[in-house]
Amino acid sequence: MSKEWTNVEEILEGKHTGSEVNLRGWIHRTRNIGNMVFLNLRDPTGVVQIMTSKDTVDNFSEVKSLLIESSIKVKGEVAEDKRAPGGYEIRASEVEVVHAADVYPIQEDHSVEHLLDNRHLWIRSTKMIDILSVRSSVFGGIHEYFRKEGYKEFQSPILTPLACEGGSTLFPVEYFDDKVYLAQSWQLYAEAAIFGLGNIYTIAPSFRAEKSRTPRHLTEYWHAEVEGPWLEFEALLELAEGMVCHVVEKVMNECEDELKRLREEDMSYLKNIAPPFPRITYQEAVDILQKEGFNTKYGDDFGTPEEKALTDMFEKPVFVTHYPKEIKAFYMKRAPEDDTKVLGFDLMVPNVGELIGGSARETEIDSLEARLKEEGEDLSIYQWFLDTRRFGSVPHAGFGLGVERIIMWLCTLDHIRDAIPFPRTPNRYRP
RNA sequence: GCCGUCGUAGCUCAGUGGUAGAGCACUCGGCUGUUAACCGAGCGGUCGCCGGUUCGAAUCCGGUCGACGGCGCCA
Repeated sequence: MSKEWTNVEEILEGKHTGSEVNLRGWIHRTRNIGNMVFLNLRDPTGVVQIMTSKDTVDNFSEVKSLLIESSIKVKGEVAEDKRAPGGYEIRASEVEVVHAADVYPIQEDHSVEHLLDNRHLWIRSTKMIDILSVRSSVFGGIHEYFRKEGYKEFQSPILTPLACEGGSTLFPVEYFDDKVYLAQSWQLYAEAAIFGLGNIYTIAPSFRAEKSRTPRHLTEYWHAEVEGPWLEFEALLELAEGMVCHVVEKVMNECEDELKRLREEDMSYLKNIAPPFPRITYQEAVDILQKEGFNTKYGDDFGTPEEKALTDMFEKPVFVTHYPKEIKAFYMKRAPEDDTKVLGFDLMVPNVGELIGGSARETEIDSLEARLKEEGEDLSIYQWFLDTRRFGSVPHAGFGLGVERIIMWLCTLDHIRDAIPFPRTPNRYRP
């Protein structure tokens, strides 16, 4: 007795023309011509026009009164018709009202603020459906790539006593009579786990309590991280490059239509993404910037204008390596040929800036302790971590990717909050 | 943390010292091929909040709260 349900996509592909189908979904828009009503029906696969008239459906007056976002089931014949948006329409014989919606708060005119206040409804919009479809594909692509490369998935705690990269950027959480923090990285736990598991990765939420007011920061974001024993710096770059290329390929396969809509048909940039990515050193980047007229000095970290200038010069993501150790984290390994620099890299892309940050890890315990003291950290809570340098320490490396940032880059979003369904920023944690 | 912009109808906005406006949404009426349908009517307000100047404040001044945008910090 179960009914066969057709989705909108198949109708727009012409698979059911001339036959009777059953559809279910939400009313995207209505046009009322008196004795005829046109409904645009949305389901997760698309939007199609439904034609109803007082002569063809019994409950015409009920249909006429429906407001947008009402949920309905429709039975009718599929017709090819140039007058219909998309070229096909359903000539309804039955319309069952599942739920007649209240007045919908989102209209044609809307501000950023209103859409964020009504985020739970805005995620029904075509744009958000497209982005969230890409997002699903990106997560799938990351898992797929690391598993294909033999990496195991490893989870670290979200509640942690560790500061990791400066205590002011952590969200404190009451832990009975103590205070712990929401994790801002998986890395330190991962460095302990590689001695047993070998190559590992994760995709997990990370939290930053920085009041960053930019289009590239969230306080809660999804962090894809990887760590491997014996992994050397050059192999680390290749791993990052391979992951980005795999994700691009996967998303182009699974979400071509979504990407075309989001990128306004400009697919040539993404089609060009293949190894190898250009690699420049920090020193070379400074030289390039100075030649471009920036008064960047050796030892300065790059700001937004510098990152934009650099990324716009390349057709692909660009690796910047060998930063001075002063502007990078305590755990990065110094370069063997020049110990004022670290074996660390940033992978930078247009519109976003830093997409991935990674490094070979410092293995010498004295150096780590010294750097932690400089940062004012309490060494006692790091003793377990320092054990990774006491019991069979090995060279190792890893990187971290901001998942929303790769989504922002792929979809050419102008703000990272649209890369996640319910964004958390310094000023906003509702809905 | 710093700098800037904006808070007026459910939504988007106009109104810069003298009785609070428009478009959309919604309700009612009309229309059998609409494409953000159209036409007519109706409904709709503590002008963010507190104080000050003034005969009179949405409008000028001070404060405050909120949102958004830019820089810094980062993934």
